Amino acid sequence: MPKDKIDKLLDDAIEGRSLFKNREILQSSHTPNEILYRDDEQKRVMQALLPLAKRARPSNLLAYGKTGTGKTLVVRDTLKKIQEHPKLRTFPIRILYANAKEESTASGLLISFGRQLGFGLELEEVLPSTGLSIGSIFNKLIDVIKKESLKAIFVIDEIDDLVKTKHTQDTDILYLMTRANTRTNPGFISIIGISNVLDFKEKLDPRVVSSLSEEEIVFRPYTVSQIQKILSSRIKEAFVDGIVEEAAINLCSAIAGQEHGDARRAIDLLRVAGELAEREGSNTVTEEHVRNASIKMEEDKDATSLNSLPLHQKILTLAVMRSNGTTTGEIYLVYKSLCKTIRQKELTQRRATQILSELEESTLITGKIISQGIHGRTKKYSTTIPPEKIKKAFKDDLALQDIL
DNA sequence: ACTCCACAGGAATAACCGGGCG
DNA sequence: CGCCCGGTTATTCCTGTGGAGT
Repeated sequence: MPKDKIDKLLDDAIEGRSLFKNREILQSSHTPNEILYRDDEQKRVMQALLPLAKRARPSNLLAYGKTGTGKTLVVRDTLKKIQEHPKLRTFPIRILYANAKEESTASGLLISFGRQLGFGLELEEVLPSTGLSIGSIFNKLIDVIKKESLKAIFVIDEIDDLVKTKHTQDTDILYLMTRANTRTNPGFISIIGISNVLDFKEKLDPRVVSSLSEEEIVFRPYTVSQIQKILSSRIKEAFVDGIVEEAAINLCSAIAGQEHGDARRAIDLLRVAGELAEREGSNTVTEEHVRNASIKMEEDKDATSLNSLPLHQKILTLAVMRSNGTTTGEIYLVYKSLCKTIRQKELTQRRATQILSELEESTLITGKIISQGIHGRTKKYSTTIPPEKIKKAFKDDLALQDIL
């Protein structure tokens, strides 16, 4: 970076000059004043919840749609509107929100709900103090709802996460929740599930499906031109006027539209591009900044996911890298020898193949099944990331030192 | 048409891990 | 502390399979 640029950076920082007017606007947690292009969805969510206006229990609701289509935003916003409506003040509705992916386990989810219920509630002893089985936590929840005659809306974000791991009948909290209403009178619960995965219903217990999706709303992806408009409206608030070039906006929308209409990705991209531009002392955000931002985000993502891998998945990625494009058997051999030099106990081949397909699912490596006739049927794997990037990501892992 | 390789990947089960208790 | 629970990882055992070679 040339010296004058550095000086400029300092000057700008001192004088508080910045490309950004309000950075927060581009944070994914930010709720815009006006939600664009989701009128239909908002209307339908509102309609589904309308029984609340009559003080009755609304149907359970399932909101589908890919990431960045505004599901969470619309649901939360609609609930807030209902809750804050002056005429409904006397009809207290409890809204409990949790994200299944963040809570990561079923009991974590329930405990989170429990805490939210306990909050502002007088009966302290019924609070989250239970570290007991899922069933008993759940029973406590139901007890409180019944006793206090609560009208509770459970919002479960990324609900598809709950279906991934297998459950027995009494640990499947969706099963429990969907049939709990017989036990909550005069209170009630209804569930709003939010899912990114469109076919997640198929993995669900059929008894749960019918009651969980009494109402269903699909969120369509945004079109490229809608994303452009959304970006423009955020830019107006977030950036100093006229700083973001038209071409940059277009590229952001195009990239986000390529996968599916993911508004969040577009906004993230814009923010990173803005930071990049600011850092290099440019006074506009250009197409080039967006392109670099896209590359940077992609690389960061790979690096962090490589870094956070457990030891044996790392060794296996190295094994795949070393024996690029070969069969499971050979990869396993390489893996075993790597383990030996590192003095780590090697895992079974069964486990290794399982890890390989996990790595494949996270797109760090790719594999395809091939049949070699008399030489059997196997899978060939190769890495999707250049070797030096992998090495770079692993280089400060002490356990891996001896195998570079 | 039949065989048989080199695995894929399902099912059951064991071993281990960590938070929240008493 | 030791224990229970629910999860998560690994192991063990297994059945299934596309196609080159015969």
